Amino acid sequence: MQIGELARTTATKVETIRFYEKIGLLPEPGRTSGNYRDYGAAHLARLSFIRRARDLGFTLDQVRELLTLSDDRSRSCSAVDTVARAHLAQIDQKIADLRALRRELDELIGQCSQGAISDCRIIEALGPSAQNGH
Amino acid sequence: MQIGELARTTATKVETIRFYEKIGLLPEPGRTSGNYRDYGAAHLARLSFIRRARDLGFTLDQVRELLTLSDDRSRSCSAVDTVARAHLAQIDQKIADLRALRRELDELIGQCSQGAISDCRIIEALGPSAQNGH
DNA sequence: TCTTGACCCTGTAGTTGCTATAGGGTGCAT
DNA sequence: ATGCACCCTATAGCAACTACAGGGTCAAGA
Repeated sequence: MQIGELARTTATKVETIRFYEKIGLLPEPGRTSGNYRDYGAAHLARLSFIRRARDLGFTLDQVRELLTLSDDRSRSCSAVDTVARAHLAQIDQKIADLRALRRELDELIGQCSQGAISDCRIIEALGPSAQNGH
Repeated sequence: MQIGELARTTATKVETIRFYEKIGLLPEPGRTSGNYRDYGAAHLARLSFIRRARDLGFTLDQVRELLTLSDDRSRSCSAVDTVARAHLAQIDQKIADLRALRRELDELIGQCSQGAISDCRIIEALGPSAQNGH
Protein backbone atom coordinates (compact mmCIF):
# COMPACT_ATOMS: atom_id res chain seq x y z
CA MET A 1 0.00 0.00 0.00
CA GLN A 2 1.52 3.31 -0.95
CA ILE A 3 1.26 6.54 0.94
CA GLY A 4 -1.58 8.05 -1.08
CA GLU A 5 -3.87 5.12 -0.43
CA LEU A 6 -3.03 5.13 3.27
CA ALA A 7 -3.78 8.83 3.29
CA ARG A 8 -7.18 8.32 1.68
CA THR A 9 -8.06 5.40 3.94
CA THR A 10 -7.31 7.32 7.12
CA ALA A 11 -8.41 10.76 5.91
CA THR A 12 -4.94 12.08 6.54
CA LYS A 13 -2.83 14.24 4.26
CA VAL A 14 0.23 12.65 2.74
CA GLU A 15 2.45 15.31 4.25
CA THR A 16 1.02 14.62 7.69
CA ILE A 17 1.91 10.94 7.40
CA ARG A 18 5.47 11.81 6.49
CA PHE A 19 5.47 14.27 9.37
CA TYR A 20 4.35 11.57 11.84
CA GLU A 21 7.16 9.39 10.55
CA LYS A 22 9.70 12.15 10.99
CA ILE A 23 8.76 12.75 14.62
CA GLY A 24 8.86 9.03 15.31
CA LEU A 25 5.14 8.51 15.86
CA LEU A 26 4.71 6.20 12.90
CA PRO A 27 7.48 3.63 12.25
CA GLU A 28 9.35 3.85 8.97
CA PRO A 29 7.83 1.48 6.45
CA GLY A 30 9.75 -0.59 3.92
CA ARG A 31 10.50 0.84 0.49
CA THR A 32 9.78 -0.38 -2.98
CA SER A 33 12.48 -0.60 -5.62
CA GLY A 34 11.50 2.90 -6.69
CA ASN A 35 11.98 4.20 -3.15
CA TYR A 36 8.25 4.52 -2.49
CA ARG A 37 7.05 3.92 1.06
CA ASP A 38 5.26 0.58 1.36
CA TYR A 39 2.74 0.28 4.19
CA GLY A 40 1.10 -2.78 5.72
CA ALA A 41 -1.80 -3.49 8.05
CA ALA A 42 0.17 -2.60 11.19
CA HIS A 43 0.87 0.86 9.85
CA LEU A 44 -2.76 1.35 8.97
CA ALA A 45 -3.77 0.29 12.46
CA ARG A 46 -1.29 2.59 14.12
CA LEU A 47 -2.17 5.59 12.01
CA SER A 48 -5.88 5.02 12.61
CA PHE A 49 -5.17 4.98 16.33
CA ILE A 50 -3.24 8.22 16.09
CA ARG A 51 -5.96 9.95 14.08
CA ARG A 52 -8.72 8.82 16.38
CA ALA A 53 -6.84 10.02 19.44
CA ARG A 54 -6.07 13.33 17.74
CA ASP A 55 -9.76 13.73 16.88
CA LEU A 56 -10.48 13.28 20.57
CA GLY A 57 -8.16 16.20 21.22
CA PHE A 58 -5.17 14.37 22.66
CA THR A 59 -1.89 16.13 22.01
CA LEU A 60 0.80 14.31 20.07
CA ASP A 61 2.68 13.75 23.32
CA GLN A 62 -0.39 12.17 24.86
CA VAL A 63 -0.84 10.04 21.75
CA ARG A 64 2.76 8.93 22.06
CA GLU A 65 2.09 7.93 25.66
CA LEU A 66 -1.09 6.07 24.76
CA LEU A 67 0.74 4.21 22.01
CA THR A 68 3.51 3.17 24.37
CA LEU A 69 0.94 2.01 26.90
CA SER A 70 -1.06 0.09 24.35
CA ASP A 71 2.05 -1.63 23.08
CA ASP A 72 2.65 -3.16 26.49
CA ARG A 73 -0.45 -5.30 26.61
CA SER A 74 0.25 -6.79 30.02
CA ARG A 75 0.25 -3.45 31.77
CA SER A 76 -2.76 -2.30 33.75
CA CYS A 77 -5.38 -0.21 32.08
CA SER A 78 -5.24 2.34 34.87
CA ALA A 79 -2.34 4.24 33.30
CA VAL A 80 -4.45 4.75 30.20
CA ASP A 81 -7.34 5.79 32.39
CA THR A 82 -5.09 8.38 34.04
CA VAL A 83 -4.05 9.91 30.74
CA ALA A 84 -7.63 10.04 29.55
CA ARG A 85 -8.89 11.58 32.78
CA ALA A 86 -6.17 14.21 32.74
CA HIS A 87 -7.23 15.10 29.23
CA LEU A 88 -10.86 15.27 30.28
CA ALA A 89 -9.95 17.69 33.05
CA GLN A 90 -8.13 19.87 30.52
CA ILE A 91 -11.19 19.91 28.30
CA ASP A 92 -13.41 20.89 31.21
CA GLN A 93 -11.06 23.73 32.04
CA LYS A 94 -11.11 24.94 28.45
CA ILE A 95 -14.90 24.84 28.31
CA ALA A 96 -15.13 26.81 31.56
CA ASP A 97 -12.66 29.40 30.27
CA LEU A 98 -14.52 29.80 27.02
CA ARG A 99 -17.83 30.17 28.80
CA ALA A 100 -16.50 32.93 31.04
CA LEU A 101 -15.07 34.64 28.01
CA ARG A 102 -18.30 34.26 26.11
CA ARG A 103 -20.27 35.85 28.92
CA GLU A 104 -17.95 38.82 29.01
CA LEU A 105 -17.95 39.36 25.28
CA ASP A 106 -21.72 38.96 25.09
CA GLU A 107 -22.16 41.67 27.68
CA LEU A 108 -19.92 43.98 25.73
CA ILE A 109 -21.82 43.42 22.52
CA GLY A 110 -25.12 43.97 24.25
CA GLN A 111 -24.00 47.48 25.17
CA CYS A 112 -23.17 48.49 21.61
CA SER A 113 -25.57 51.20 20.64
CA GLN A 114 -24.45 51.34 17.00
CA GLY A 115 -23.40 54.94 17.36
CA ALA A 116 -20.00 56.48 16.52
CA ILE A 117 -16.76 54.85 17.58
CA SER A 118 -16.22 57.60 20.10
CA ASP A 119 -19.25 56.28 21.98
CA CYS A 120 -18.57 52.62 21.36
CA ARG A 121 -18.77 50.60 24.55
CA ILE A 122 -16.68 47.81 23.10
CA ILE A 123 -13.77 50.05 22.26
CA GLU A 124 -14.20 51.80 25.57
CA ALA A 125 -14.15 48.55 27.49
CA LEU A 126 -10.99 47.45 25.74
CA GLY A 127 -9.01 50.56 26.42
CA PRO A 128 -7.90 51.86 29.82
CA SER A 129 -8.71 55.39 30.98
CA ALA A 130 -5.59 56.62 29.19
CA GLN A 131 -7.21 55.71 25.86
CA ASN A 132 -7.15 59.35 24.77
CA GLY A 133 -3.38 59.20 24.68
CA HIS A 134 -3.08 59.71 20.94
CA MET B 1 9.03 54.46 31.08
CA GLN B 2 11.26 51.57 30.09
CA ILE B 3 10.18 48.23 28.75
CA GLY B 4 10.36 46.34 32.03
CA GLU B 5 8.00 48.71 33.77
CA LEU B 6 5.58 48.62 30.85
CA ALA B 7 5.74 44.84 30.99
CA ARG B 8 4.94 44.77 34.71
CA THR B 9 2.12 47.30 34.37
CA THR B 10 0.40 45.38 31.61
CA ALA B 11 1.30 41.85 32.80
CA THR B 12 3.07 41.23 29.52
CA LYS B 13 6.47 39.66 28.99
CA VAL B 14 9.21 41.94 27.72
CA GLU B 15 9.77 39.68 24.73
CA THR B 16 6.10 39.86 23.83
CA ILE B 17 6.22 43.65 23.77
CA ARG B 18 9.19 43.57 21.42
CA PHE B 19 7.33 40.98 19.36
CA TYR B 20 4.26 43.23 19.08
CA GLU B 21 6.55 46.03 17.92
CA LYS B 22 8.18 43.82 15.32
CA ILE B 23 4.85 42.81 13.79
CA GLY B 24 3.71 46.42 13.74
CA LEU B 25 1.02 46.14 16.39
CA LEU B 26 2.70 48.50 18.81
CA PRO B 27 4.38 51.61 17.35
CA GLU B 28 8.13 51.98 17.84
CA PRO B 29 8.81 54.15 20.87
CA GLY B 30 11.59 56.71 21.17
CA ARG B 31 14.98 55.67 22.51
CA THR B 32 17.08 56.96 25.37
CA SER B 33 20.73 57.90 24.90
CA GLY B 34 21.62 54.35 25.91
CA ASN B 35 19.32 52.95 23.18
CA TYR B 36 16.65 51.85 25.64
CA ARG B 37 13.04 51.96 24.47
CA ASP B 38 11.18 54.84 26.09
CA TYR B 39 7.41 54.47 26.36
CA GLY B 40 4.69 57.04 27.08
CA ALA B 41 1.03 57.02 28.02
CA ALA B 42 -0.15 56.34 24.46
CA HIS B 43 1.92 53.18 24.31
CA LEU B 44 0.57 52.02 27.63
CA ALA B 45 -2.97 52.65 26.41
CA ARG B 46 -2.42 50.77 23.19
CA LEU B 47 -0.75 47.80 24.82
CA SER B 48 -3.50 47.59 27.43
CA PHE B 49 -6.03 47.52 24.61
CA ILE B 50 -4.15 44.73 22.87
CA ARG B 51 -3.83 42.66 26.02
CA ARG B 52 -7.46 43.07 26.94
CA ALA B 53 -8.59 42.03 23.47
CA ARG B 54 -6.20 39.06 23.53
CA ASP B 55 -7.58 38.03 26.91
CA LEU B 56 -11.01 38.05 25.31
CA GLY B 57 -9.66 35.59 22.78
CA PHE B 58 -9.37 37.86 19.74
CA THR B 59 -6.62 36.84 17.32
CA LEU B 60 -3.84 39.30 16.58
CA ASP B 61 -5.45 39.97 13.21
CA GLN B 62 -8.73 40.80 14.89
CA VAL B 63 -6.91 43.01 17.35
CA ARG B 64 -5.27 44.79 14.45
CA GLU B 65 -8.68 45.37 12.93
CA LEU B 66 -10.15 46.62 16.19
CA LEU B 67 -7.22 49.00 16.62
CA THR B 68 -7.69 50.41 13.13
CA LEU B 69 -11.39 50.86 13.77
CA SER B 70 -10.87 52.52 17.10
CA ASP B 71 -8.33 54.90 15.62
CA ASP B 72 -10.95 56.25 13.25
CA ARG B 73 -13.23 57.72 15.85
CA SER B 74 -15.80 59.08 13.43
CA ARG B 75 -16.61 55.67 11.99
CA SER B 76 -19.74 53.83 13.03
CA CYS B 77 -19.57 51.40 15.87
CA SER B 78 -21.26 48.72 13.81
CA ALA B 79 -18.01 47.51 12.25
CA VAL B 80 -16.68 46.84 15.72
CA ASP B 81 -19.91 45.10 16.58
CA THR B 82 -19.48 42.88 13.53
CA VAL B 83 -15.96 41.80 14.52
CA ALA B 84 -17.09 41.09 18.04
CA ARG B 85 -20.12 39.08 16.94
CA ALA B 86 -18.03 37.01 14.54
CA HIS B 87 -15.70 36.24 17.38
CA LEU B 88 -18.61 35.30 19.61
CA ALA B 89 -19.82 32.85 17.00
CA GLN B 90 -16.36 31.28 16.85
CA ILE B 91 -16.35 30.87 20.60
CA ASP B 92 -19.77 29.22 20.54
CA GLN B 93 -18.53 26.81 17.92
CA LYS B 94 -15.47 25.96 19.97
CA ILE B 95 -17.58 25.35 23.06
CA ALA B 96 -19.91 23.08 21.13
CA ASP B 97 -16.98 21.13 19.68
CA LEU B 98 -15.39 20.68 23.07
CA ARG B 99 -18.65 19.54 24.60
CA ALA B 100 -19.15 16.88 21.94
CA LEU B 101 -15.60 15.73 22.47
CA ARG B 102 -16.02 15.70 26.21
CA ARG B 103 -19.10 13.51 25.97
CA GLU B 104 -17.28 11.00 23.81
CA LEU B 105 -14.22 10.86 26.01
CA ASP B 106 -16.32 10.59 29.13
CA GLU B 107 -18.13 7.60 27.73
CA LEU B 108 -14.83 5.92 26.94
CA ILE B 109 -13.50 6.48 30.42
CA GLY B 110 -16.69 5.17 31.96
CA GLN B 111 -16.07 1.84 30.26
CA CYS B 112 -12.59 1.38 31.66
CA SER B 113 -12.69 -1.61 33.96
CA GLN B 114 -9.13 -1.12 35.25
CA GLY B 115 -8.10 -4.51 33.92
CA ALA B 116 -5.19 -5.32 31.64
CA ILE B 117 -4.47 -3.28 28.54
CA SER B 118 -5.58 -6.18 26.42
CA ASP B 119 -9.09 -5.62 27.80
CA CYS B 120 -8.94 -1.85 27.89
CA ARG B 121 -11.95 -0.25 26.28
CA ILE B 122 -10.13 2.99 25.69
CA ILE B 123 -7.35 1.39 23.71
CA GLU B 124 -9.87 -0.74 21.94
CA ALA B 125 -11.98 2.23 20.97
CA LEU B 126 -8.97 4.05 19.61
CA GLY B 127 -7.71 1.24 17.45
CA PRO B 128 -9.47 -0.23 14.42
CA SER B 129 -10.19 -3.94 14.13
CA ALA B 130 -6.71 -4.42 12.69
CA GLN B 131 -5.21 -3.43 16.06
CA ASN B 132 -3.57 -6.83 16.45
CA GLY B 133 -1.37 -6.01 13.51
CA HIS B 134 1.90 -6.02 15.44
C1' DT C 1 37.74 53.10 40.72
C1' DC C 2 36.11 48.93 40.07
C1' DT C 3 32.78 45.63 40.10
C1' DT C 4 28.39 43.57 40.85
C1' DG C 5 23.80 43.05 39.49
C1' DA C 6 19.65 44.33 37.39
C1' DC C 7 18.26 45.86 33.55
C1' DC C 8 18.40 46.56 28.42
C1' DC C 9 19.78 45.43 23.28
C1' DT C 10 19.68 42.40 18.69
C1' DG C 11 19.12 38.27 16.39
C1' DT C 12 17.93 33.68 15.95
C1' DA C 13 15.84 29.31 17.04
C1' DG C 14 12.36 26.67 19.44
C1' DT C 15 7.35 25.48 20.56
C1' DT C 16 2.69 22.60 18.40
C1' DG C 17 0.76 20.32 14.59
C1' DC C 18 0.76 20.52 10.73
C1' DT C 19 0.64 22.66 5.54
C1' DA C 20 2.79 24.31 1.38
C1' DT C 21 6.21 24.94 -1.81
C1' DA C 22 10.34 23.88 -4.84
C1' DG C 23 12.59 20.86 -7.58
C1' DG C 24 13.04 16.65 -8.72
C1' DG C 25 12.20 11.00 -9.70
C1' DT C 26 8.84 6.76 -10.82
C1' DG C 27 5.47 4.12 -13.18
C1' DC C 28 1.96 3.29 -16.37
C1' DA C 29 -0.83 4.32 -20.45
C1' DT C 30 -1.24 6.28 -25.00
C1' DA D 1 8.18 9.49 -26.24
C1' DT D 2 5.36 11.90 -23.72
C1' DG D 3 1.95 12.96 -20.65
C1' DC D 4 0.08 12.38 -16.17
C1' DA D 5 -0.60 10.90 -11.51
C1' DC D 6 1.90 9.71 -8.13
C1' DC D 7 6.06 9.60 -5.21
C1' DC D 8 10.66 11.59 -3.09
C1' DT D 9 13.54 15.13 -0.05
C1' DA D 10 14.28 19.43 2.03
C1' DT D 11 12.91 23.71 3.48
C1' DA D 12 9.93 27.44 4.91
C1' DG D 13 5.65 29.04 6.62
C1' DC D 14 1.36 29.59 9.91
C1' DA D 15 -0.15 31.52 15.21
C1' DA D 16 1.56 33.75 19.04
C1' DC D 17 4.65 33.76 21.44
C1' DT D 18 9.03 32.02 24.40
C1' DA D 19 13.79 31.21 25.15
C1' DC D 20 18.23 31.55 24.40
C1' DA D 21 23.11 33.55 23.12
C1' DG D 22 26.06 37.06 23.36
C1' DG D 23 26.50 41.29 24.20
C1' DG D 24 25.76 46.76 26.16
C1' DT D 25 24.03 50.25 30.06
C1' DC D 26 23.42 52.14 34.47
C1' DA D 27 23.18 52.94 39.37
C1' DA D 28 24.92 51.46 43.81
C1' DG D 29 28.25 49.63 46.99
C1' DA D 30 33.32 48.33 48.62
